[in-house]
Amino acid sequence: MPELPEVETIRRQLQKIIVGKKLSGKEITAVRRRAKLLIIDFKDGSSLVFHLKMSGQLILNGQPLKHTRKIFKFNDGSTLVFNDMRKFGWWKRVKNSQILEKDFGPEALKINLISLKNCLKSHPKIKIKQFLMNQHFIAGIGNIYSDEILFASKIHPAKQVGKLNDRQIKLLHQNIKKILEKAVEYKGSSLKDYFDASGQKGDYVKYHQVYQKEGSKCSRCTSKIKRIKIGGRSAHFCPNCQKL
DNA sequence: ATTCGGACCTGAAAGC
DNA sequence: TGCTTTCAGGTCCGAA
Repeated sequence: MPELPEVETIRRQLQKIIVGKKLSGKEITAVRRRAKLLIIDFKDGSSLVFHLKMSGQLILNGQPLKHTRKIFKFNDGSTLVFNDMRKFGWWKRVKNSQILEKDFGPEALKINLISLKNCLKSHPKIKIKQFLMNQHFIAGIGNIYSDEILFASKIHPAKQVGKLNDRQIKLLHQNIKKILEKAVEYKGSSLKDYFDASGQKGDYVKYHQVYQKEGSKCSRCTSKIKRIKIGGRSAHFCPNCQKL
């Protein structure tokens, strides 16, 4: 479920509340995010790492529900409740969170134009949507935001990376930042299962231009939004604004 | 090397 | 009204 904006929203909320508390005797020093991972750091250098996958939730002092998988208890009696209907999500303790670095490319909000260009150049055949969703190339983008970023950039999701021109790459780079930052500002997108750490929904859905809007009118022209399959995932786009 | 489908799970919504 | 199919914010694995 959650992509960068949703995990980042949870991170910011947890950071404010749980730093300084203790979990199984160990003091929490920071709450970080890497790609779609949420990482709770302890004073002894170890970390507790979460991946929420499709339906995971982390809710502060949440009520235990049918799909609650784990309740973490802090020393002051407050709790962090992990719910996950589909059971894809996971958590684990690691001695050193550095080991996670090998799995991910640059953070989507931090990548610079040059390294984006170089990375695109080294995978010319892949379709741009799949490129954006590949965490090894660029970290944090999933199915919602890849569609929204490509719509904003007027690039067809099935466009081969090697066929993008400099102007398109520059636009893409700008829109990755722009869309993700705005989505963080609105606390992410709640479609079904996503709630933030305070149990609230994210408001960014109302700014979606294409994601899950098949059949509705494009906001820039008169065409209807189409949905196709790319790499097993739904891709939503405007066939008029985003041509191959 | 890439690409594809399927696997992991549960449940809601749509289709017939 | 039911029964069946499709779909879902992710990622991993093995077979073409």
